[in-house]
Amino acid sequence: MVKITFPDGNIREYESSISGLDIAKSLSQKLAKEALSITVNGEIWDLSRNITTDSTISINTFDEKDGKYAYWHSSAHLMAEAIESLYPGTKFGIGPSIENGFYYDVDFGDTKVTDADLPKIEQKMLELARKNQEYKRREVSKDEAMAYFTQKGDEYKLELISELQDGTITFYEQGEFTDLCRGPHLHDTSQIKAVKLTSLAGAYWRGDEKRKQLTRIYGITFPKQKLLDEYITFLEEAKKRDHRKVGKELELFTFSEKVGMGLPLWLPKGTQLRERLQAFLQKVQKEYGYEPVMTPHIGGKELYVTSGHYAKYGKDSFQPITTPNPNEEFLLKPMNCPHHCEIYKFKPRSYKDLPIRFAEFGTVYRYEQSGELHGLTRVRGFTQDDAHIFCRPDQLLDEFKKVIDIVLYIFKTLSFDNFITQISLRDKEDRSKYIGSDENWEKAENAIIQAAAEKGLETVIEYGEAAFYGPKLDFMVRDAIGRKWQLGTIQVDYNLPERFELEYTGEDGKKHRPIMIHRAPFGSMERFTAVLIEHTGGKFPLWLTPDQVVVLPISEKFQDYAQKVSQFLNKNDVRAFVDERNEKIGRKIRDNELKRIPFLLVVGEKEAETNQVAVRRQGQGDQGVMSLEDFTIFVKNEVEKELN
RNA sequence: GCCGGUGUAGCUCAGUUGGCCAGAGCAGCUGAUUUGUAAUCAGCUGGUCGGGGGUUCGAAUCCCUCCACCGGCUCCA
Repeated sequence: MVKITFPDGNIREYESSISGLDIAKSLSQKLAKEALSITVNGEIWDLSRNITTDSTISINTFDEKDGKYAYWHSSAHLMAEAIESLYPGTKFGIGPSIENGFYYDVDFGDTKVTDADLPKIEQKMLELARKNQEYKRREVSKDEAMAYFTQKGDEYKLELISELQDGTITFYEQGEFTDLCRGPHLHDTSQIKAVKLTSLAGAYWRGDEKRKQLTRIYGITFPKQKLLDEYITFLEEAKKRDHRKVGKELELFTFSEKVGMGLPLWLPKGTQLRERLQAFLQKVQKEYGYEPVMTPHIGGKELYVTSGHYAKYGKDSFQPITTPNPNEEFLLKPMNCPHHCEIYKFKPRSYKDLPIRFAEFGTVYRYEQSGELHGLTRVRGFTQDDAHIFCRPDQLLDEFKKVIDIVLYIFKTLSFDNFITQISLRDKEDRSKYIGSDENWEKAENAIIQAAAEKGLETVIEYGEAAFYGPKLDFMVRDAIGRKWQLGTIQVDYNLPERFELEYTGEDGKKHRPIMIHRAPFGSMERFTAVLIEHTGGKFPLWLTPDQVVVLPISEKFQDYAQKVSQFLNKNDVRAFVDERNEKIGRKIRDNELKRIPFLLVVGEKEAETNQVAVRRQGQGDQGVMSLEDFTIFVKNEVEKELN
């Protein structure tokens, strides 16, 4: 007998060696039909695999992450089977389940495959799925595994097998297709009802740009057509929030081929938005004891040789600027920190002066690879809301925690509640990518881990994501279609102070080395604005939006009153303007609603006579009539509430 | 940088297999209308069909090449 503990704590006994599917059947027919995988003691298993020891289990349907995992993984195999039958001789790399669907990296050899071929593969997948083929798990020896793929001529699978331990290798087979795979998989293909292959792209084998590029096909499948339709609708809705589209509609920013790719041009409305964001942060920083500084857009090459940036990024950057003097070279500033180090060195510093916090909205230029550019989220010229804190070792933890407070405050004010907090540490295997001593890295990494823990942050640790001079705490936010972007970042750095020979005189009269914290709560104004646009769909908070109120006169007769209303509002620090066009009121409402102006004031004869305004709130329709004074106070209160 | 796709007016898009001076809606301009809660009507302007080269009697359409953009990969101080 085996004791099975269910998620609700119930325990049932079964005859020994019972499969997940049988357990599901014992609970309900419906569950058995919908079950996709089973989690056994924290490990995801096939439903058909027998459980032989007492276990805690949960049965996963498509509603559970672990269910989707098996479902999409099996779908990847189904796609591979379809591809193999349509394109015999295709070699397969890896084909995992991902957050939304799955992909498979394949080598089609000399056959050229484009997205026009995807529907054909979809059809084949559905055809194969209808055969209700079972996914059969089989343990194989390493020799057997090697022999199979040698005969098949699939060098990718052979490479993967060569790295596995004998005795841990499993094959999965469904229909005509056999794959090296850890599993788990569905019981059979019958649950795969709706298929959409979404895109096709090149992907380097094992993520190594020096190796062969395979063809990656992305897809997603669902147990019901309706779910696929919903997913497609969701994607279409997400596209409407794309910051590149909204940025154009609301006239926030643009690009010009003549100016150069990845070099954004901020239009008047976008500039207003950005300046307001900057003013907001400046106010916060002032409260936290930051001092503004300014530095030029270029700096002598030696500055970056000293910092190590030149050695690390020099060849992939905008090339040095030369002058008539043959020995003189400048770099377009890729970072603000070296400049700030030089400001620190302006005069001798005492331990009493620390911490020193230099803040600058510093514009930097980086030669990002052309294929990497993306709207405002990845550009070649951008402005960091940068600051460098120079502090003593005993101040480090406290200073770091204060920066976390700033980031959290900003995210809260802008309603970014779905962010990921990531601790980015050194690569465990390859330390050659980093500068500085192990001892200092250790200290820096521990400081971040401790500060994050003391602040109660739920963090994920990523190895190999650190900057070359120090570890980071990164705040990541998703965009409209789920891509993750790093916004806020806080970094601990023992290395640049050393390279720039920064010092302060301690209580003991001796020279000591300060520690630097690099930090940018927004990250960059460009990327932050982009993510803000996608989160709000262009409906910015009232305090931030470029135009807060538009006054709509019913006809030209009431232009004068409309102007009076607008002037009154502006005098009282409410940003308003008049829609002076000779259009009907319906038209004016429609156009200004689409421009996401928070308040629309309709004014005609009645309002003009009584000094009132008919208020309409964006997306919420008519709100009734108010006196102009009351409305002004109301708007100001709303702004106050947002910024509390 | 690599793989795949796309590129027609300020914007959104027609223009199938090469064939009369390249079209529509919106925007813009002019005029009429003077409007009460999501598009008033009419007229006009606007395009070297991404750039360059080629094939052809003839190219937006076919070929080559470059550029930009889109989706990935790689990268991200």
